[in-house]
Amino acid sequence: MQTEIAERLLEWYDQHARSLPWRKRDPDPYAVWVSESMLQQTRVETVIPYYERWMARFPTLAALASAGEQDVLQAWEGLGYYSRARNLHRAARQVMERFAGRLPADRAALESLPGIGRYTAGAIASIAFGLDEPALDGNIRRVYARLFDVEVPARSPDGEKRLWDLAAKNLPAGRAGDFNQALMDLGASVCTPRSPSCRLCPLNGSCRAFALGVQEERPVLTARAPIPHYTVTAAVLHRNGSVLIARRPSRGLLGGLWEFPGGKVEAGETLPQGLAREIREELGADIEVGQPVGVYQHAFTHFRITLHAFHCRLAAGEPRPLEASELRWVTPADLGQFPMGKVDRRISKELVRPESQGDEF
DNA sequence: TATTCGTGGGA
DNA sequence: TTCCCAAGAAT
Repeated sequence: MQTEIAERLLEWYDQHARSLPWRKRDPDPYAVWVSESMLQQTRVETVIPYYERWMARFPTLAALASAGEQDVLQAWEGLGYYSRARNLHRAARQVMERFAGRLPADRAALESLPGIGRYTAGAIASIAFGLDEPALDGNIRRVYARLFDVEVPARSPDGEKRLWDLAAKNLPAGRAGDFNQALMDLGASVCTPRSPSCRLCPLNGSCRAFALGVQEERPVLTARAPIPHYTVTAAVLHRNGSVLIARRPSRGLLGGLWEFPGGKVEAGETLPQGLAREIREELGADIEVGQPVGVYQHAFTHFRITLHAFHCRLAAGEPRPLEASELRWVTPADLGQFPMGKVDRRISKELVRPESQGDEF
């Protein structure tokens, strides 16, 4: 049956649906999957240009599966949460093996793939395959917390269960994909986190929080942890017009991306304990720390850093050639080929500035 | 179950 | 400046 909420929301959606590149009459499941992966914790406006480039570069699931991981990470550079790209890539290869190259039209099967959790499985199932599956993202969570005045913290186990139950209970049969997307559009444009436009909301007559005047108090938030501050250094090691970069471990922070060698230090240190030793062991030469390139302050969601970058060079002598190593000598012109996080990309661009080239020291 | 994972934008 | 947080998932 169709609830009054669904009826009014779908009517609103017919008039106000945003036009987005991945929204089509007969959606390509792969395209929906790509968009949902990119949209995890990321705004629509940020995703659109990445989505367009991605679909031009990897037009099909098979094309993605046959691509190399470095190319995949390169296409993702700047979007953040890089495990999404690695999981998308891994999952594409699994789909080729396990599902004959076709994304399964089944919630549980979707959720068995890396990078597809409860939300994304519901979104793909409903949007791409027309199945009656609920989805609960940040927007929908907020809309339901207000509509039904959910007083428990939304991110608590109890709150999550209540909200998923609401998402399932209010789902209209037949148009679940439109309904889920309508809830997300409503949350993004009307039922916003702060100063919601309740006067324009098609559901204001059904909204308990609006009736009680507590829209801004819903959803109930939980306190967030204090943000640590780290001091980090990076070595810009020059030799014969090239610089040394290192590939980060494939898991964890910026996994699989390249960086200028360095890491966390105690305040006042120039290079991390161990880096000089690693360089010496890999290259057979001592590293000499020279002039600072710059100081970079960066605030991330969960931590802050102050990064000190230094021009460095090797002591006299011929360094060993690198083979099968996580280290590479790269010319400034080639640095763009290596996927990097924001901070290291910024440092790499400083290198190609005329006044920063050469081995001034 | 609580943490860990980026980046950019808005108030 | 500071805080929040945006189509979450993995561990």
